[in-house]
Amino acid sequence: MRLLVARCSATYEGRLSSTLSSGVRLLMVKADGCVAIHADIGAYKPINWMNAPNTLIEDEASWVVTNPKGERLEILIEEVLQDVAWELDLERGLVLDGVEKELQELLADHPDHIEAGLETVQREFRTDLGPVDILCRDADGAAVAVEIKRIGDIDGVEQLTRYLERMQRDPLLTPVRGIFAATVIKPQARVLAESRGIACAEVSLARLRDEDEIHLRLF
Amino acid sequence: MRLLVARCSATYEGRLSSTLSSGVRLLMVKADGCVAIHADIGAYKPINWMNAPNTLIEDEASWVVTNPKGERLEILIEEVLQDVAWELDLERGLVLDGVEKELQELLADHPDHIEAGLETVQREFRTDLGPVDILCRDADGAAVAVEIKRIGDIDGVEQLTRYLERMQRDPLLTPVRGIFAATVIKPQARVLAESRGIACAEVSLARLRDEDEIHLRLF
DNA sequence: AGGTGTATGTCGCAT
DNA sequence: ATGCGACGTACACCT
Repeated sequence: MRLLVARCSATYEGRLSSTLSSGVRLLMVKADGCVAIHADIGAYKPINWMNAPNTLIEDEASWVVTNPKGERLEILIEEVLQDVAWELDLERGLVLDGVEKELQELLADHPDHIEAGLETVQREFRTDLGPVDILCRDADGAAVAVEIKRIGDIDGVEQLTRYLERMQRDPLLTPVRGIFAATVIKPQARVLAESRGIACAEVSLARLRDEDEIHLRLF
Repeated sequence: MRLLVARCSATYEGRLSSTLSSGVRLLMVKADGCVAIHADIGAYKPINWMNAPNTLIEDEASWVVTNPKGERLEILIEEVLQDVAWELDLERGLVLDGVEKELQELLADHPDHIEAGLETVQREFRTDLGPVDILCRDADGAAVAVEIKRIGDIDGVEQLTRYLERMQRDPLLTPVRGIFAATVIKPQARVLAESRGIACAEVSLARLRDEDEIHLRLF
């Protein structure tokens, strides 16, 4: 990784256009060739950047970065304060835990948290338009498609609507109804879901985890 | 901005949990206190990070970053290869051009670029499901909902469809039709829009800018 | 402070 | 490659 601290300005032409006025900034070039211009503010997002794959042509006082999509970042370097390079690890080496996948696993094992009497038939049930998170049967034996989100917003309702539309055509499933399950359901998503006859279930991740632990201890 | 190149490992507990195995990485601390751990790969996104506001407690061999939301990042530092600090600019100094907001402003002022005879009633017209970009009346006085995107793809058509569904229920608006306006409209989006009776309008940002400049000069 | 929509989103996985 | 869905999305803007 190359770390260049320099007074510079820049222009970007690509998905949009931008111009960056002169200032002291950090230019970061990673091993894969991606380039980022950082100010001393703004979370981890750079002011300007070009992701790999790209080509960096370096001149005395200017860098021109182009990529196959036709985007172009030009950096004018006025004064170099530091220019160092280090060999860093190329692996991310990161292990994640507790995202939507976990919620889906917990709810598949404890579908009663979604609705009393519900039983899991299959996770990731395939439709032409993509996988339904959980296919269930309710207390009456009718099919129920469950879409799960950490945060339930409108996109998730649209997704479930598409799946339901598709599943209704399958004589083995129809009539199938939908339940939208999330730890939090946003008001607009609730309005849309209910206008389409889709039920909403807010579930507690903490309660699910507790119950799962108890369950594991018993069996 | 502090730039520390070090062999380190890390754990994060917050919105999820993650563990990062030992490796040589860049630790970046910006003036606002945010912390990022970068590997030599992966666009501009760090492996781990903590955005401001947060608190960094620095020990001999470990950094503990916590924030008011209860998130916690702990970094164990095994070997320091470089530790420098620079005063960078705090301003972004960036001017953007050609984002959706500009397009919306231009089209609201020149709705005839969307369709001849169209007149703007209101920008960001509120519905229960979110704001319609521009509400217009056409040459016959009928309501027209205009959804604007830089790049017109399927999501935008879905969005406009939802708004229209909602607006039809309002006796003051119905019958309302939709127009999907973008600088580029993808083929799939066009097919979907037209199958739903939504018209498509490809507009030229350059032409809009020119016209706007002429307009400003005249008035 | 909380909700909503945009993003040069990025990233991973499937087709 | 391209499409699709998740993301510790971040971020600006509005109530």
